[in-house]
Amino acid sequence: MEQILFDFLSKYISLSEEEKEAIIALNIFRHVKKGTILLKEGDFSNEGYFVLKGCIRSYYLLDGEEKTTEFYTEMDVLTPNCVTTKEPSKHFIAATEDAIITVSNPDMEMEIFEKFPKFETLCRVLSEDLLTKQQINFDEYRTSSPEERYIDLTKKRPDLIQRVPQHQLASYLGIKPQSLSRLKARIIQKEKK
Amino acid sequence: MEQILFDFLSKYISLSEEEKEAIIALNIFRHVKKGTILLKEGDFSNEGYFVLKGCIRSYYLLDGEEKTTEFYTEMDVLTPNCVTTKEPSKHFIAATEDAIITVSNPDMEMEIFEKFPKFETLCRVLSEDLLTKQQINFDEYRTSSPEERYIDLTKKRPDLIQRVPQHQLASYLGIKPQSLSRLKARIIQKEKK
DNA sequence: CTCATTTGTTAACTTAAGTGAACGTCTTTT
DNA sequence: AAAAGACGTTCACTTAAGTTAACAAATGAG
Repeated sequence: MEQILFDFLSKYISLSEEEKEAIIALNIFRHVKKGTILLKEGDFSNEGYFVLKGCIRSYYLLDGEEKTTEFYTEMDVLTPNCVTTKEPSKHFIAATEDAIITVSNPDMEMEIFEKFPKFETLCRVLSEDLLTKQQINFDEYRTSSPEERYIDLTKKRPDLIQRVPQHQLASYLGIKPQSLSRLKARIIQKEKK
Repeated sequence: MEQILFDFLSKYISLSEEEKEAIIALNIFRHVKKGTILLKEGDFSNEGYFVLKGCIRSYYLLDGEEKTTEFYTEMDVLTPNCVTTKEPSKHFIAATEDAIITVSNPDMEMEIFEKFPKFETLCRVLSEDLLTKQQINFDEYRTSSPEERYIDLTKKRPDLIQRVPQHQLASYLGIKPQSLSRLKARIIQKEKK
């Protein structure tokens, strides 16, 4: 289980045995059941997550409707906005599947940064990387239609379309479930021609 | 001029005179004329920018159409995606107004990080902050209509609506210039009632 | 100063997403 | 096993953005 985390970290820095043990000593691994809510609107939290297995979803509740903004799956990092803003959370985070995750917080980071300064470099680089990925994602969202976004998703994250309920997928694409059904029918029609 | 930069940095860390001088010694300040293109599609670049004065725009060219994704104004930081991805740029960056900016690159960062390690902490925190802001921005974009986004903009960045050409603003809101005109007319109608 | 270009607006028509309802399927509850 | 609820799809109708075109105003170049 730890190996998944170390594989991920090795993309950024190489770790000594001592460092790996320091990470394991933090005791950050958790199993969460499908449906578990990790963060509610209004909560103060300083927990960050890393998904080893399963799927975690972030969503807003607006006028009684869920608006899904992201699905986090294997090897994804998730720091809820409220951790950085230090304000009550505006969104929810919940497991859409049974999952294995790590849970960390800024205090633990501080502790590790002091012992092993290169972890701060890791976090800086990781954060810059995430910012760029997020930027590219946003740009793609802006410059494409729901239909294009759906087709894109079938290419980039085909697993998501299978493992996630369609109404959550629709709201992730920025449309209603009915529109997603229609859009899929339209694509099939086009393929037939 | 330097003072604007130091005011910005002081939100994150306090700087000694020595550190301030080290920054000034880097000679990073640049004046750019309206219309100057700082980055073209296909370019490799490792320059990051900080806007002291004026307005810088990031856009894509798709089917001969400009799709504006962001306006960077006073106190905004901009690291083009290609700096992180190390791939040719997919977008353009240009000055929509005469501007004063700083220009930096990863080598300069490295140099500063080695002399003053707390700059790396600054960059980590700044990057985490930017990621969260970007996240919130994206979430707001996803969960609102063009009309809501326009009204939001009048509240959060009223200057933009004045200082930026309407067709660039339209594409920033994800619509065509004609739709922006119509939308504005619609809002005025609603206000009359 | 004048002509050409860019920019912003308005209008008529097209296209695609939103809405509300109906229906079948599947899951959960009792 | 039966009832209730959640889910996904289809349909008819509404709404808002896209498209094409026309035109006026502002900007720029010669």
